[in-house]
Amino acid sequence: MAPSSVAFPRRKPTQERSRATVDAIVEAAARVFEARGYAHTTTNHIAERAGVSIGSLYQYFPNKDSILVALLEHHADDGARLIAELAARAEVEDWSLRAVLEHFVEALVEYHLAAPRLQYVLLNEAPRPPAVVALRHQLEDRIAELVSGLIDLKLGGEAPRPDIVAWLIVHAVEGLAHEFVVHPPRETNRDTLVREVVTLIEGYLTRRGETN
Amino acid sequence: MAPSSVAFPRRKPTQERSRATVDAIVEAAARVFEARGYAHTTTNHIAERAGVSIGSLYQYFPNKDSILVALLEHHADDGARLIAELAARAEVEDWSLRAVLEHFVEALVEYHLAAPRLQYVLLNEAPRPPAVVALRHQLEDRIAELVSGLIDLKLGGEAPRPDIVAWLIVHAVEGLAHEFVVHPPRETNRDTLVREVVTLIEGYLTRRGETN
Amino acid sequence: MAPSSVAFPRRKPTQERSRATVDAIVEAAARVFEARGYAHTTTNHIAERAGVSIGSLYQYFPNKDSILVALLEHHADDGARLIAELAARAEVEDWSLRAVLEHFVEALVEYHLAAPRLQYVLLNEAPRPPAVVALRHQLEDRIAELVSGLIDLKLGGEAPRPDIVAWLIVHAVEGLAHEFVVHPPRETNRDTLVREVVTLIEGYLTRRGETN
Amino acid sequence: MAPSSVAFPRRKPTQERSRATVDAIVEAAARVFEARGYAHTTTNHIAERAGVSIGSLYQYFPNKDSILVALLEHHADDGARLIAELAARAEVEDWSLRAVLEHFVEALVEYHLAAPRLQYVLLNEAPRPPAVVALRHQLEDRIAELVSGLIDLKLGGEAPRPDIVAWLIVHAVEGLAHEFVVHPPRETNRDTLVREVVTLIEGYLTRRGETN
DNA sequence: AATGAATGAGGCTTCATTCAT
DNA sequence: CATGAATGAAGCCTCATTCAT
Repeated sequence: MAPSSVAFPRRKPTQERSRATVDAIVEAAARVFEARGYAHTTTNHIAERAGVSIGSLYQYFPNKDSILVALLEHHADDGARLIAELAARAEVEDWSLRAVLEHFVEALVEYHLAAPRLQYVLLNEAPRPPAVVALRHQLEDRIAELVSGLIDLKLGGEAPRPDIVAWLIVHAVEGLAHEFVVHPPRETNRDTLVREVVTLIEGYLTRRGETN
Repeated sequence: MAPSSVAFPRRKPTQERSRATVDAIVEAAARVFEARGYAHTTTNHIAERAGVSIGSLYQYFPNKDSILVALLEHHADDGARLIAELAARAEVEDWSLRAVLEHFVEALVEYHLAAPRLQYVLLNEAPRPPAVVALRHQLEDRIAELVSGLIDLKLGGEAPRPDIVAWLIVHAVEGLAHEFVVHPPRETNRDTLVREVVTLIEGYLTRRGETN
Repeated sequence: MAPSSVAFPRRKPTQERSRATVDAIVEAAARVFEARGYAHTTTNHIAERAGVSIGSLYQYFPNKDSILVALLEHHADDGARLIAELAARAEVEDWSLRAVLEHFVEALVEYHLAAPRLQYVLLNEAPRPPAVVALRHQLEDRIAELVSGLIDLKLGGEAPRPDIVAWLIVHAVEGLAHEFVVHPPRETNRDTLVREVVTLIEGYLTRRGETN
Repeated sequence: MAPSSVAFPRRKPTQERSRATVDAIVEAAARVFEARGYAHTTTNHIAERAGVSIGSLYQYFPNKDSILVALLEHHADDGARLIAELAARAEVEDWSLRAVLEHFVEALVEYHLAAPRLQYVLLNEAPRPPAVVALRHQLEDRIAELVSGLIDLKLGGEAPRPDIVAWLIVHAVEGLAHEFVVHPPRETNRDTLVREVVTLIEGYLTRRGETN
């Protein structure tokens, strides 16, 4: 069956030039979404910014949403790669639990700070066609899985329901990082935030290790 | 904050009927947003659902955003009232820390579960004119303040930076409650969630009480 | 179930002004289709010609096709009424077979000559969404039925398969009248055409009355 | 008629491969028109179906209309050849009037049944640039002439205005055959149709032979 | 000659908002 | 004050055609 019309480019970019065009469009979309917000971005804005005709845009993307999806895919890949690298290094270099948490939290905060306005737009303003929702959940699940692995590594298998633990950690950290970027509490810098969040998670893991 | 032209109805509804109309419109907006999503809701939909002509709608609301603002105000009031009542009961009945946390987390989860789709729409799809942003931050600050008070009550004044602690707690819980409603982890019911989140916060508070 | 979105106006015109607008749009459509052909007529052309905003047009017609359908309905009604009146007079005034045929053929030629260019556009250029096809067949069936009645009246019930006979007559005459308007043979005026067509049909009916 | 820029390919296909390409395009056009209707057929569809790049298509056809014209020319040639063969056989084998009519009607019905959907599209949906109109009239005139010759052969020269008679016959039969394909009357098969139409024409010719 | 990426005018349609009744 | 018909700017998208490679 044909792929969902929303999520996939119309034709596979086989040629060099095609790929350049697609990339230019996605890149332009990121910038324009960031500058104007999703609702006030038109496909013509994007095409113009990409230095491409509107026709070319629609040669590769069947509609506005699909551009968003492509952009989110890029971002999701970035995020997943970030965590995967972290997990790899943690294993190789045998980090302590605290070190793992510090790096993890720092990475997520970094990730959100990198393009706060874009994050904001993607997470808060963009519409949520099924493809987008699925994508986001996929990313979250990927990350949760990695985190689950990390925990296992550190706490051994004794903790019950590591999936829930991972879920809690991932979303608590995600939510806090995002909120910090969007509306930070007064007189709180980034390092303070990271320290507090690490404390939060560490405390949780310790408790879980003991009690349950 | 100065009343922007966006946030306030054109004329004060002094008469009985006027208030009823305004309420009907806000109520209708909630239902239609919930059913169709923000982007696909038109002012005519809202008017129709409210059983009011589009002309009447614009008698009371200068534009579409102002309806959203009014609706958010309703919600914000609900949320703040919820927490305020909790705080009052906690003080009067002298709850334990664990009890306070349990009630607090439960209340927030409840709040999000009450109208998940609407929450979702309001939090994620709706545009963010300044008035809306301000409103949201106001609510969060109000809640954080209440929580700050609760903590103070339980841990005494020894904990440094209670504002940050409160901020962390509020947004961690908010984020987790919201995420739970939107995309819960497999095989996890509500009670499990509440228990885990309480553990998370409790662990954090304990640590903070000790270390810092 | 909701009526086909193509064939029906969006909202029932309850008010005076509404009906006037709808009529103006249909009337304008007839004129613009006639002047520019279907493919080169835009909805904006129609609205402009009707002295109405494009928004008003879409208040009453969900899309371009639906305007065509409305126009065809008008025409179909005109055609059916024409034949019905003829049938009534034929019965009351007890016309001869030849007289019936003459009037019938004349009426159809008249009908096609009235707005030849429009006929042309409607019959030949317009797209054929199911609604249009159904409409046309309906009209043809209505007319065939009336003709069937007329024949019965004149030839008595002896002719077998009066339905086929009526079908043949209606479409032969229709086709000839239409072709005559679009591309008449050299040096042939309208009276000649009518006389010949009547002869054609008369000969057929006579034969059928005898043989079959 | 002067060769309009619309009706002729840009360059004469002198080479083998060129002719093959042109044929493939025309053939593809027939199939795609049939499958999607004229309005929904794009030049890219045609090129793709022909297994040719869009650039190549425009190498041989200056615009979309010219493809339609080429296709109609093919069809017209087929139709004319059909009738010409019939006329030749009729003369050589000295058919009776009834036999001539039977073959003639049958051939036309056959012609329409062969590719009803394509007929439909070409006759009803396609635009009518002057070149197309001229082409169609040419074909009709060619056929009418042939029929005129046939009649002459059978009735002798006594009938006045044989041109009108031929015109009437051709278009009555054409119209009925087309209508039969598009929307046949209930419970009527092809043989019945042919018999009836022959009766119709025969009756007409007989009458005309007598009276006028 | 062939390819297919690129072009962009222009069509259809939506919907927040106004205003005559 | 209520009504709902009317407005029109502006957005999304198509597709015949061009042109660099």
